[in-house]
Amino acid sequence: MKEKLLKIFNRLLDRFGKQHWWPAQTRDEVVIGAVLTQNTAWINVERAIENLKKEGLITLKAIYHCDIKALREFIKPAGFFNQKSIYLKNIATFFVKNGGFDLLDDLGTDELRKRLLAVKGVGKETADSILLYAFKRPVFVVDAYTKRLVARHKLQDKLDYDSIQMLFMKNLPLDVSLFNEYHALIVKLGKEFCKNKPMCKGCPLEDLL
DNA sequence: CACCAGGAATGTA
DNA sequence: TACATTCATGGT
Repeated sequence: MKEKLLKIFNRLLDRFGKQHWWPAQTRDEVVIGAVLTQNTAWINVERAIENLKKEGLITLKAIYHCDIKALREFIKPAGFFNQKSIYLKNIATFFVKNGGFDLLDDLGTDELRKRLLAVKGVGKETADSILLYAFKRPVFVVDAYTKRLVARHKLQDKLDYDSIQMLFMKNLPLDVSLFNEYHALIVKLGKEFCKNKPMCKGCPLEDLL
């Protein structure tokens, strides 16, 4: 399995090249984007982030202090704005009350993940995205595309989040750069080839089925 | 027009 | 524990 996962990774990297994730300029922006992109096309998240930047609300501290009603309007393009405005307030409050990255950086990955998951609006994928892309911790992010990949290629039967995450983390070196690129490439693959039913025609993994 | 996108919370059995 | 429902804009 180790060889298989590496083969898939190399195949994707060879075809698509480095993805340079996370597409954000600051750590705060990674956290904000992680919440905004929940079940939402990234193009719409970009519009919301653009609005926040224009309003000077692209930092967690600023979001913590801003009017939630105004925040709700700015993030509308990203959808689910009623919930996400609350979620952003929650995660912003979490960072402010915990001393921001300066103090959180000293926590162990397990403890940090546990605390992130305690924030209402932060589920496993969002927490792991923040851990990997904002905290640079070796955590594998599992998303809808990853589940499709595992299912389609029959890498294993169980398709729940924890099982799939373990599949990758127990069969690959715990390397931040590797996990960063692997997840980004899987998303790239999904966007390019697995949108509809007519599975992968020209897909770089076509011969591995 | 239907369907989906880089999910999570809540309710039900 | 395991599903079903709800949330919402914008592209295809």
